[in-house]
Amino acid sequence: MGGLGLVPDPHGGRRAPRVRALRPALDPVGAAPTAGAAGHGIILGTKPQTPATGGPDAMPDFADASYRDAFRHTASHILAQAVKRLYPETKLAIGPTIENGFYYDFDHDGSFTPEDLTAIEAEMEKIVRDHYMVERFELPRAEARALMLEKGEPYKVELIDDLPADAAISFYKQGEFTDLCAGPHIQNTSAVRAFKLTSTAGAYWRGSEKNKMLQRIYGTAFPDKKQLDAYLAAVEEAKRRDHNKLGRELKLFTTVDYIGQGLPILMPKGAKIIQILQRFVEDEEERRGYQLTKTPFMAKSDLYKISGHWDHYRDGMFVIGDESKGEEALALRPMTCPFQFQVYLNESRSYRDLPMRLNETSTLFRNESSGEMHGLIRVRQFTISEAHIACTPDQLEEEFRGCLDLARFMLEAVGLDEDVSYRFSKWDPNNRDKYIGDPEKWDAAQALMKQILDHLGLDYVEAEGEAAFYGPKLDIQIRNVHGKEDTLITVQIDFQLAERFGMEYTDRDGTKKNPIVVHRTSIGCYERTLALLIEKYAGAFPAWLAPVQVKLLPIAERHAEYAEKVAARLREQGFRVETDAREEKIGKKIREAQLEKVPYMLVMGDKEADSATVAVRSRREGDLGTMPLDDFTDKLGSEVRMRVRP
RNA sequence: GCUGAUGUAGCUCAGCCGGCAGAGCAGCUGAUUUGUAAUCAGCAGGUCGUGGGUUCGAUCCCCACCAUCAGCUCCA
Repeated sequence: MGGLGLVPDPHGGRRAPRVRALRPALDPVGAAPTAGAAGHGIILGTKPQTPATGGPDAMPDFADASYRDAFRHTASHILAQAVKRLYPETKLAIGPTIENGFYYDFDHDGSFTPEDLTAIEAEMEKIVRDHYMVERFELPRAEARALMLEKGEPYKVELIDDLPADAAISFYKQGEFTDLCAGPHIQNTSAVRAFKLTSTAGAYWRGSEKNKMLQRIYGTAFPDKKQLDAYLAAVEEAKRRDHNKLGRELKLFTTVDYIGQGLPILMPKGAKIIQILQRFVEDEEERRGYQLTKTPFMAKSDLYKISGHWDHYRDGMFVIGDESKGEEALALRPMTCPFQFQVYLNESRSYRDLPMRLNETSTLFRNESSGEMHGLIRVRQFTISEAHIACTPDQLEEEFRGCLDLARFMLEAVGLDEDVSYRFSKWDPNNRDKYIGDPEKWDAAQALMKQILDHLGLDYVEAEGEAAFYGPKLDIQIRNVHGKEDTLITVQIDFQLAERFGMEYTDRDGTKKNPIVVHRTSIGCYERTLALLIEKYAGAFPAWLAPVQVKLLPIAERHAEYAEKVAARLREQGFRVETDAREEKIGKKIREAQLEKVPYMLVMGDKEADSATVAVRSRREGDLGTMPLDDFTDKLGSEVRMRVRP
């Protein structure tokens, strides 16, 4: 089932990085119109290059990412053109191509209703039918500005004013509609035969919450209806795999309005999976030289003042007590580091103690803003296997490598090793308030991290402004069913907190030094990992993770006793078993066990009871025939040991 | 926090222009004792998210709040 857990892109295109609002609209692509281009296969306004498809008359290849992007970029202009026709007072912002579609941001009074979208789609149909040629032209800055002022487009004027001095200022015109745009576009609106406006949303102008919120319309477009329908069907399929839906259906978790947002209840089956994962993680960490700690869930503000959380993370914390009223303030912990450092500080350390690897399965509390919560992916309380490694500079690379190796081992074990991407998260030097420490320390830590990443040969993207407040991170991200990426694992290098907490070691030469601290997680943000696993396996977990591994299905009431015996035998051997002893027909019991996604069903009637055997049914493969119970337990046992994927 | 949508039985969903709340599945009871994806019948189940307001009368209209979803911003 390739592309596990994704919205399949029907054209197998390389995925773009997660959308950043400002990205494509104004990348000046220093462009000249493709000379003599004819037909809508040609991309208009790209850097001179060999035609993607071999010649002006060749059919364009929608699988080609540059053509597809130009195609959808033109679709976004068709959208904007339709909106301007229907709502002339609307101001245009930006309208880039994104993965699987496009959007356009408008400054529009009120919002776009579903009826509005239908009307806009109808208008777009007309624009497509009218076969407008798309023309590109450039203007000097002053004229470009004048044109946009004349058209009453303040956002476009602002964009022009922010363009670098040497940028070509290009426009694209189709019919009566002209838009400031870097392109590229296809040459005729008629190619956009199949499209759909998929949703509306608010989005801040230029991605800053200080700015006005604009109305965004999302859509997607394809050369023909068949491809559009295939895409929409894939989106529907992804919804069926959504952990938030499946996880509730399978009774893994639930939420309760009057408990609050981001505070899921893990039901017995969900809790069981998390327990299995947690034991697996802790055992592996112990094998790799980590020592387990258990530290408090809250602390006085004093601790967070030392760590920097009080000044740089307070909005993210649940604080009890108000210092401004002279009360003692306590805060629930949003991270484990300042607590675990106390273990290091408990006695004086020497270089011989390093590296010191401390792990803890800790429950953390973060006061996420109210619009952020989502199923098990974004919650306010979660449990994570964190570790902090204190080491010397020469040990750092080795330790970092060890963290990455552990992360990969675990991802491979649970089956999340595909769909992984690496992000090197750096600080934003223009936003000093967010971070502790001076630029020299940041530069040093980031340079070192980059060097290590490059030594490891990782294929990563860099992200400015994504660092933790105390240091840069390597974020290991996993795509969910909807194609969105979430950080599951992070490895961070910290040059700062050891000094703040006075953590030292005596080196060989007798001098005191601060250790470097590596902060790392594993797959052990258990709620999020569970969410991703639900989506990965569509709820049908591998046997080693399945909350119920075997369902016993006695044919009739008289077989219940035999079923109980078999259940007891299986439980003795550590298997997770349920028995369906209802007075129902076997077909119904099987159907329900299948829907519960239990890996194995054991059907037992007179034949099996008489011969001490079981009729094995695999959820995936159906009836496997009758066999002695031991044969089945051998099979299941090895599947569990080997962590076989379904 | 911001924009928008949504909230009816445990679940999935009907419920017109304001006039006593409906189905299927699940549950319970009875019958059936069943051989690889749904046996039949009956019963029970709802302060229509919560709190205000308008109205003779509110699931329906208005306001606030809570929660969920799609995004934005933020983030494991």
